[in-house]
Amino acid sequence: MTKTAELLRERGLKVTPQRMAIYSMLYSSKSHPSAEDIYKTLIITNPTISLATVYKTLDSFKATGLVQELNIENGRSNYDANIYPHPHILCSCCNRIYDFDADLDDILSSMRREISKQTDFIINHEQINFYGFCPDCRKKKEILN
Amino acid sequence: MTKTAELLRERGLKVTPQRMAIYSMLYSSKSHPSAEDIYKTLIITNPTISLATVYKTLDSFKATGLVQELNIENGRSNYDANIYPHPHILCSCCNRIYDFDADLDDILSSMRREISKQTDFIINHEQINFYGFCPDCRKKKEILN
DNA sequence: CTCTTAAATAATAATAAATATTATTAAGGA
DNA sequence: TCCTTAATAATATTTATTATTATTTAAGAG
Repeated sequence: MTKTAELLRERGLKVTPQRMAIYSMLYSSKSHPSAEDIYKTLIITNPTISLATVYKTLDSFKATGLVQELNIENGRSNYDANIYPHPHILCSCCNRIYDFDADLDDILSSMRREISKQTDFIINHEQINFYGFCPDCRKKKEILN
Repeated sequence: MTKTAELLRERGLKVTPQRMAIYSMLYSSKSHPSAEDIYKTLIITNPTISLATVYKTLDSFKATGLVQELNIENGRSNYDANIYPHPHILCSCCNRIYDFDADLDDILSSMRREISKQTDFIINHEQINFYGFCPDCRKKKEILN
């Protein structure tokens, strides 16, 4: 049994070709695709897959902790098979979303602690998003000037 | 001339009753309302205001830096007349959005610096959102058990 | 291996948030 | 006060997501 199938089974999810395809794509992707992105990619290899299935599958993955839903772009969700909480950076020009390596774990956990103390919230998770212009887009802009 | 009217004029925006009402409401609010929230509140006192106007107005406020658009809840935007970048915390139960007082400016600016160095992005702004359960909702849940 | 059944899927319709269009209205300078 | 241009209200449209339903399929039982 493949690793993906095993993962699904561990969470009590039936193993279907659609779920395998969606999880594999997400797992191997660095681009934090939206449901639409996933659908458009998979429709090529799985011509009968439906967008509703992509949404439902992402919901069940989310519910069982296989993926996290990101709140980076407004009006749509992006998905990440890296469930470890980590910050993102989005280019306001090309809209690409990147991870980065800076280790902010200590900072974030101390922020959590401090905020929790102050607000008396029990914090589940966070979304830390930076927005700016990526090197590529800056270069392009330079050329145009 | 009122302070709000002056603010609008400073940004080159015509002063209209709708804009005055929207800005005043946002400015005096701590709840980070959505466009819909704003519309529902203002329709009571301004019976002819339209939702499209609320959206257009928020866009022009955003474009001129009078308000910031927040990415906290998925599927909708929230607005804040406090344009200074600051983190938020949302209760996953009642969906209320709070500010808090912890001074994270130093942490955030060092994060920016570090991330900018590492990714070569020019960072404009960030959205720092924490999610969890507020004291009120925890208390309610306790009572139910 | 086949049968059974509950769950998953595809197709479609419906909803919600936001944007676009357009005719009308009003702000604010001449 | 009048004129021009931008803002507004009403409406239609688009986009993202969720709901509905009939059909199909995974996978456990026999």
